[in-house]
Amino acid sequence: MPLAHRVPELGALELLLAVARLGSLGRAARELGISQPAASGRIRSMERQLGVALLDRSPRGSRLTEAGALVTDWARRVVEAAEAFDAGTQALRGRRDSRLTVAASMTIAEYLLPGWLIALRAARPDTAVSLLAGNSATVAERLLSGEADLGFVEGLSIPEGLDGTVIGHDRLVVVAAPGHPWARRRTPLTAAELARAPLILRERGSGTRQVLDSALSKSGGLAEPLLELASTTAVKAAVVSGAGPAVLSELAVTEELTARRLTEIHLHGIPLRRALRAVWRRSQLPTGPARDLLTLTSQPTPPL
Amino acid sequence: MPLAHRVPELGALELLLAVARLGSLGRAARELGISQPAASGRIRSMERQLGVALLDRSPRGSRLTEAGALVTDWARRVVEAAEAFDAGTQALRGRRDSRLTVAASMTIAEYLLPGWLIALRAARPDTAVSLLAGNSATVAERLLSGEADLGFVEGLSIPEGLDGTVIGHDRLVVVAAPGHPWARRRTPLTAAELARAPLILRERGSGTRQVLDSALSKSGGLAEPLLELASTTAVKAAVVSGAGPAVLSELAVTEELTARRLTEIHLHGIPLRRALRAVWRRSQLPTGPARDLLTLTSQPTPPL
DNA sequence: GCTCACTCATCACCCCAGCTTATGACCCCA
DNA sequence: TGGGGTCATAAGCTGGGGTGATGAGTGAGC
Repeated sequence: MPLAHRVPELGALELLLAVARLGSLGRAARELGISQPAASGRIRSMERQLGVALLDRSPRGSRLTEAGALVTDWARRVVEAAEAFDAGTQALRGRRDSRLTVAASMTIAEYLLPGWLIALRAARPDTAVSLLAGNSATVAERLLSGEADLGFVEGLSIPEGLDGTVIGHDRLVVVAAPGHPWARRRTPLTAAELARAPLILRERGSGTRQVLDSALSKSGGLAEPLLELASTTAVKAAVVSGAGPAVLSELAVTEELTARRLTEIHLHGIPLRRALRAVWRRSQLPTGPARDLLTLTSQPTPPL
Repeated sequence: MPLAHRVPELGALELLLAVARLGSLGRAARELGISQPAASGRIRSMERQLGVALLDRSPRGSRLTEAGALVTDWARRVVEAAEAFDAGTQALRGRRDSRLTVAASMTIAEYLLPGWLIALRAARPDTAVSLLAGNSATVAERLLSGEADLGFVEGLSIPEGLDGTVIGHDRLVVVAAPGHPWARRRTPLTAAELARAPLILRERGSGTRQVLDSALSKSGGLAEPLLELASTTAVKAAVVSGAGPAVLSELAVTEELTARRLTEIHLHGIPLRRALRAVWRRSQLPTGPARDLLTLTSQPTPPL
């Protein structure tokens, strides 16, 4: 039952990627700072565990088999998720010597920031980042008090006392379990229909709920919620299990949508978009590391 | 340097998710089939490793701290990637007793199939699936020879001798490194410009390249490639490192786009879309497990 | 043809992370 | 005031993964 018994440890996956990249067990071993026999043995036991031959070994090096290439691609995704985990937790640890302190809303901290931190590390390896996560209000506080150098928020407006720039957009999408009646509709949902429907929602005060509230105010406002849950994760789980539909950030549900655990319900007339903004203290344009991160995140984005 | 030393092992992450879900170390331990002290110790050493307190322990159970909730969300993504890895490799192992054999093109096998297999496992836990990966031609062969029960291909048409249905679409996108001149354009690229530009491409014969070729045939055809590489991964790596622009499946680059390692270059006039199709032997509509998987994958998709 | 430089595999040995069981402290409720 | 639940600590075992030394295969170069 436990996954860990059927999936090789991260170290083994990392080793596999190194072998694929470098073309030799020995070189991969050297790169990871272990001995060649250790590498050889680990790959071998991984092959036994998976029941799949991964490498074609020859006296001139090792190449991936066809199956091995596929396995390596899947392994890469695990390792990339682990890199994001690493970047995130490292920032969360909040070392005092960090050169840049970032305050971010939950959604951004959860889904976007780790990737940015990885990119930043690649561009500026010497920048240690601290992360403070909270809602828009606490992000503003942290910036105004000087605790944070740069903030990221999603929402309709820039908090008082701050300047900022739009770095992207976040679409809210209506989702339901594939078995839900809405999943079989051939016509888009109207605002009125959405307003009438009991939804699974985050508790009052969450950013997502505010946007939804204001977008539906002209259509009669939100109906009484079906369920009020404390976290995005809990909402997703409830929707997947068929409890009812919900409105969630696109960022939170892309995976569930591609895997068909959830179905997007198309919506007519109401654009549920909100801007993602980088923010800072009024008239104190970010400099140094903060500026590096800002330029990194404000690449032109799809003008959808 | 090696990632594995800074990221807890999969077993520990899995345990953390179980604790978050069940609200108690002991119950999580029971679910994973280990003793309560083992769970306690593992979480504790994970907290030491990360330098972050994850749990509020009380005599009535354990709840996540704020930081712990964020860490758990990141951990969940690692575990989900590991689940996809597991589902994929398990199908690749190709057990003889499998009730369903699927043949899929590389792109689909790599990015979509693992998720579908997870969903299928949830719906029909007793269905063991075998996977044969190849290009469109080999998928067709496997179906016609009876080796495979159901196939998935991306491309412009249905291979000879097969029936099929469109289950989704795959957009090809032009991508470049954030530092590339194209990344700073304010106007969309034209077909003629794209045709003139030397690109990093997969070798001749790949599905992506065919679609691109045919879409640009009216604009003068593809320019001489800058580089020809054997795998999507290699192309991505070359683009990220700044070697030049490329055209790749949206599926292959979403992560790089959200993390801003790559920038999408908007394109004017040419819709580089291709259908994703489920296919089977002519007039032999899928039944049994094949039908289960088919209904799962053919949920209505965004009519973009 | 020999040597060198590279590949990978095998063997013997060692160590510690993570497991177990047994126990104890704390809290709350019937 | 027991009995259910929580978590922590302690002592002891085990095995996976590590090292280092060695050997066997292959190809390039003199």
